[in-house]
Amino acid sequence: MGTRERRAREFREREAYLLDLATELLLDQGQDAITMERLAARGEYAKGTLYKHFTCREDVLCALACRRVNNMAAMLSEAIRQVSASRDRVLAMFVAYELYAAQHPEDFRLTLALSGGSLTDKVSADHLNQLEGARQAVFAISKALIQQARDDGDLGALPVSEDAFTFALETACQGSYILVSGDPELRRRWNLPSGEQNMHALASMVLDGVAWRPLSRERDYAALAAELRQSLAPLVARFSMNPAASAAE
Amino acid sequence: MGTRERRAREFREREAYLLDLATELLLDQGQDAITMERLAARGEYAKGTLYKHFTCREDVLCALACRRVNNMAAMLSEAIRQVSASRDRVLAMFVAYELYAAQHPEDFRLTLALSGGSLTDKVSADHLNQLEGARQAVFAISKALIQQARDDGDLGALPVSEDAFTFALETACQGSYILVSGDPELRRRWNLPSGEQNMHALASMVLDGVAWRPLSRERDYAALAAELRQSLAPLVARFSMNPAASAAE
DNA sequence: CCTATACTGTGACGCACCGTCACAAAATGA
DNA sequence: TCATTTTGTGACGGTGCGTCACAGTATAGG
Repeated sequence: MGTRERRAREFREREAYLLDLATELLLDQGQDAITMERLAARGEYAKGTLYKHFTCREDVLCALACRRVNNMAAMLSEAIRQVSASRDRVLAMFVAYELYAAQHPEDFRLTLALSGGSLTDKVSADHLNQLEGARQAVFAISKALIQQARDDGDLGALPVSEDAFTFALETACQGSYILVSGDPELRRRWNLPSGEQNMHALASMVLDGVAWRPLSRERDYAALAAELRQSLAPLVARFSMNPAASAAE
Repeated sequence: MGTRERRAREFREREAYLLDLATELLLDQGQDAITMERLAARGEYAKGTLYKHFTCREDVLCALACRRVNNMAAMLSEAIRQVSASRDRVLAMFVAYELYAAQHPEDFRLTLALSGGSLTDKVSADHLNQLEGARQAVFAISKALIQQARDDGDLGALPVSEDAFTFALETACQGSYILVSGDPELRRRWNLPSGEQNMHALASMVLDGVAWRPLSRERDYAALAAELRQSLAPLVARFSMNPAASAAE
């Protein structure tokens, strides 16, 4: 009989259940509320059982972050499909980021918390790899866009390697949202008009800088951004609803 | 008799002493080692006394971060004085950032930890304001450079407000270093050549994008960056030596 | 159906840390 | 000298982590 398989399945299901619980706590009271103690108290399993799944508290956060990042990657993949030109897609990505960041500051703060301490020590290799994979998935989206741009002839030679460009673009973008999510005051103190219109403005500058066509003087990206903000809203909302998705199967 | 003044002075000195202690712990064993317990055990004062100075653990980190950020701001101010053209100075700033980030990942991780949870709740208003001031000092450097560029005629109209540009430039830069400091693996995984040459390459793209003269095709910024890396090294090293400075008087 | 064996789940335990508070010690100045 | 104010203390109640010896339960062989 398939005892082994059933057991393995049950194990995965329980892990998913525990992560659902953690998600609840995250949305409810912030990441500090995600504690082994509470997870055991609120859930159907005792502390000892939790440690069958996770090596430590950070491991829970890691697994949770993995889900969230996968969710975001999936959202971004869909978002860029709303338009077709390579540079339009970059803008779509940025706008989607903006909307998502506005709705899920906790996600960015979670990433942030995990970047802080060196995880490698305590976290299970498995969860760490999964998180790594999820992060790569996000980077991969940028990379694919750059390649599309090259294929479509929208982008000539870059002053740096393609990887370096991908890396720089992504870290700058993520980093900014992390900072802004971490300190909501930042935006206000710099009296930024309507908040959302800044990161993609910076992106426009970069893209103009590397001559990613059509340049911003050849096309009204501000208008496109406004449109995208409208059209992407439901998509982002959809990916907000089921935080439990992805990373499951 | 000047009892009041003496008391006030002693109070400040004790706070400085405690922060020195915390710095030691930070450099020794990382920020997680900074704990009220240890501070009391290693230092000359009991826990109760610590709470006369700091409202909570985060408050200590906050005060510590304030010092470090002030230190970095001072370093950056000197760094940009090594050259005189506005765009050269931006490059100097980026290179100085890079060198500093390489030598003080803990500083960035500290910032990161503080950005995570909302501090406003527990931290003393005093320390929070000081940290705020320190952060503004860093932003102010960028802002001054932009103004210099405008005055010198190196920079025309921007597609966004000056503040927004300052903000975007700084957050992108800081955010990237934060990410990279947080996860040293990132760089390796993206096999970035010699690591340091990437952020300022991105910056070059942005600056070209907004037509900050001289453009990168009119001047060899890679060579300048290499030079600056040499000439700024001792400066950065100097600011590394006395982590106890600034924020004192 | 029964029992030996493996696997699953538990929560009490030791430890580290937080932040508080009633009190001890010391400094002040009348 | 001594009353009063200021400064400093560490024991205490809590919360949370991660462990481990053990109780409970399923599985498979006889």
